[in-house]
Amino acid sequence: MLPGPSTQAPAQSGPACCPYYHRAVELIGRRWTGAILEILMQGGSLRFSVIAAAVPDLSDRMLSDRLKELEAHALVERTVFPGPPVRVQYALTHKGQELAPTLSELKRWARHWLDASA
Amino acid sequence: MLPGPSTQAPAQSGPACCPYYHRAVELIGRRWTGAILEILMQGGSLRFSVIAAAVPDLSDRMLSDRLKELEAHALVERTVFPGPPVRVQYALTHKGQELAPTLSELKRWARHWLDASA
DNA sequence: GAAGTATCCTTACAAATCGTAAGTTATAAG
DNA sequence: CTTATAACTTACGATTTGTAAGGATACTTC
Repeated sequence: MLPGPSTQAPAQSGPACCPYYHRAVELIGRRWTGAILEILMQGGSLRFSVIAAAVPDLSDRMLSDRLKELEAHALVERTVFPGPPVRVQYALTHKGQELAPTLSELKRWARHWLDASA
Repeated sequence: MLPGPSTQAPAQSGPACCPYYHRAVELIGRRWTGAILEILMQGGSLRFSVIAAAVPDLSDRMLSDRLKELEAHALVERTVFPGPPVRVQYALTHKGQELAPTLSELKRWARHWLDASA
């Protein structure tokens, strides 16, 4: 018998993927979404242009798309102040704020492990 | 004076985005990567086909790409057992395992807030 | 000894997503 | 009447992803 893993088919029902977790990671993992959430965690209620300025290389189009998604999933609340120029503020809902520990943990990991590496 | 946010340009230097965190969320937020990491957190050392079976709708091509990325970033270690059929095992490195608290927090959030919603 | 099987990838091409740059709206100031 | 502003849209090319098929290899079955 050679060393190494079994050559048999894996026992029926190995590890499985939690569907709630999977939906979550695909939602907040979309491009730019993580950064936008981080910014909103810091200031209470921020204007479109403030968020755009806080995230380098984030275009208007992407910011607009991502905020729409976050609003659709009830992570962010949108308030319009009529203008013109119209001003719009975005703030995290309770649901959104509850992501703080996750973001915090990830930030800790990132600072430790991504510090001097590519 | 009308109610609402300032009409002035935002004070210079509002909130800012942590570059380490940003790199981290864009890395583990790539499509399927979060799910693959979750599976690897469960079993110690898993074969390609076992991971593929654990994540619904994940194709060979994507799994191959993502594992290559994770290996390049030193989150995952790859071991080949010559065949044929050749067998390959993937396991988290220490750096990868240190993501456990983050994933755990996110999973908690997901189960609480994504339970009965779309 | 020809054919089938198992495993881990590749390749090719269509579809979806993203990046970049320019355009839109509406009013008040000058 | 022209300009300025904030928050979006739109258009289009570039990148990423989904889908399906193919490939390499040697052991096992017929």
